[in-house]
Amino acid sequence: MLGSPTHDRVAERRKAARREIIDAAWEVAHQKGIAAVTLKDVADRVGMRPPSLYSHFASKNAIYDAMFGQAWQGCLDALRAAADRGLPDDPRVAMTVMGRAYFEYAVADEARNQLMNARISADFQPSPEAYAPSLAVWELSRTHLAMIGVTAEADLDLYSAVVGGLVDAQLANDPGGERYARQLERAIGMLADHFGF
Amino acid sequence: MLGSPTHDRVAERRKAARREIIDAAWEVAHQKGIAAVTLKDVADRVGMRPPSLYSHFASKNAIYDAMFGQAWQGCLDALRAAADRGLPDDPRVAMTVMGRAYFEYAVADEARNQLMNARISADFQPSPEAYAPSLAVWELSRTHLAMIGVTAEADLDLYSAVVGGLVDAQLANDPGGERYARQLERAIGMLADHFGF
DNA sequence: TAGGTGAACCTAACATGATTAGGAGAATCC
DNA sequence: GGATTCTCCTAATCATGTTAGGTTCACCTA
Repeated sequence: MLGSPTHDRVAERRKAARREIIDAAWEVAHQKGIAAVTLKDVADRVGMRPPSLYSHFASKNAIYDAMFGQAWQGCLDALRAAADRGLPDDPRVAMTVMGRAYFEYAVADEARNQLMNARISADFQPSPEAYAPSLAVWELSRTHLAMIGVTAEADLDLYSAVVGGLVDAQLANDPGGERYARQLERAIGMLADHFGF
Repeated sequence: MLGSPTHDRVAERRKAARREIIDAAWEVAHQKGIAAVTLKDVADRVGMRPPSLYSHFASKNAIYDAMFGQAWQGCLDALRAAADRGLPDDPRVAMTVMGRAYFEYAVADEARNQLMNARISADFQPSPEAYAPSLAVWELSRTHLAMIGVTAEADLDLYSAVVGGLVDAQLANDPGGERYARQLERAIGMLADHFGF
């Protein structure tokens, strides 16, 4: 039975329903902010009643969890795409490319960024599965920095905190603007000097 | 009548009640997290029923608002205290003192920090009055940086974003630890180099 | 000092939002 | 074709913020 054509069809329908719910939740998040998403909003958009969502997700936080995983997976994809486009030989430029890829992904969608930092509700904690791509982003950053000779854990800490701080500042103080994009370039230049290349 | 001894007594009682409520809210925030504070929790602690809190605050967000103002006022006081202790002549050291004062205040209390960044609920927006000390902190930073020759707005942006990023990283990745305190020193050293002293 | 006034608290009720219980109808399996 | 399962439904529950309306008591005023 499992693996049968019918089972496949059922599984596909389930998957499609989950995806539809998640997409609806993103829409609401973009319109009203991630923390203001309500099961009624989501249910309305997919043509269901709120309790029916529980046929597809164990709870509201389970929906957040799926979104969280998607958000970080997208970030991972963006970083990989940037790297695949070819990291320049000059370590300064390579660091700029990486930093900018993260910054731009994070800054492009405030709701998504709040979700990625789990700034949603008091009780939301991402599951290990959803958390995996987030760890992968960290690992990828570690790898890329190592490729240009930065291997100390403390250096990765510093780099991440600086880039993260600029993302937050951009979203908090100049949402939709460009004010901190220039500061990002400067910051990465500083880090490059500090790391000695 | 207004300004009479009786009126004073009444006003004092009102003020005391407000303070008691705010203190209770801080207790709850420290125990359960700022976003999990409930009017019932607060009311229980001050020996009231939840609706009675509305005799002293217009809404739950009004309580948050008062807490927000307190938190930033405390930050302002901490920065002033650090400056009054005497900012060193060496601009590098002066910048370190300022940065460390902010970092330590912010990192000392996670609930308070979340509040200061208004990462509470979807609809909380601080009132102008509560926001004033936050602006004063920004102004004070501007003044201090100017005293050591850093006057460009972009430089203040960069400095604030970096320090803020380290605070967030500390609270997110090593709450209660020391991991990012060292990175703060390094970061300020980098900024000093970059600013050219 | 008795009556009026307002402040501060109460209980009851309401609105919203997450969640659970339990059932109906259709798709799927044997 | 009948049993089973899946998916959705309605109804109800619980938590929380908030409003309505009443009671008590301190305090002012005549």
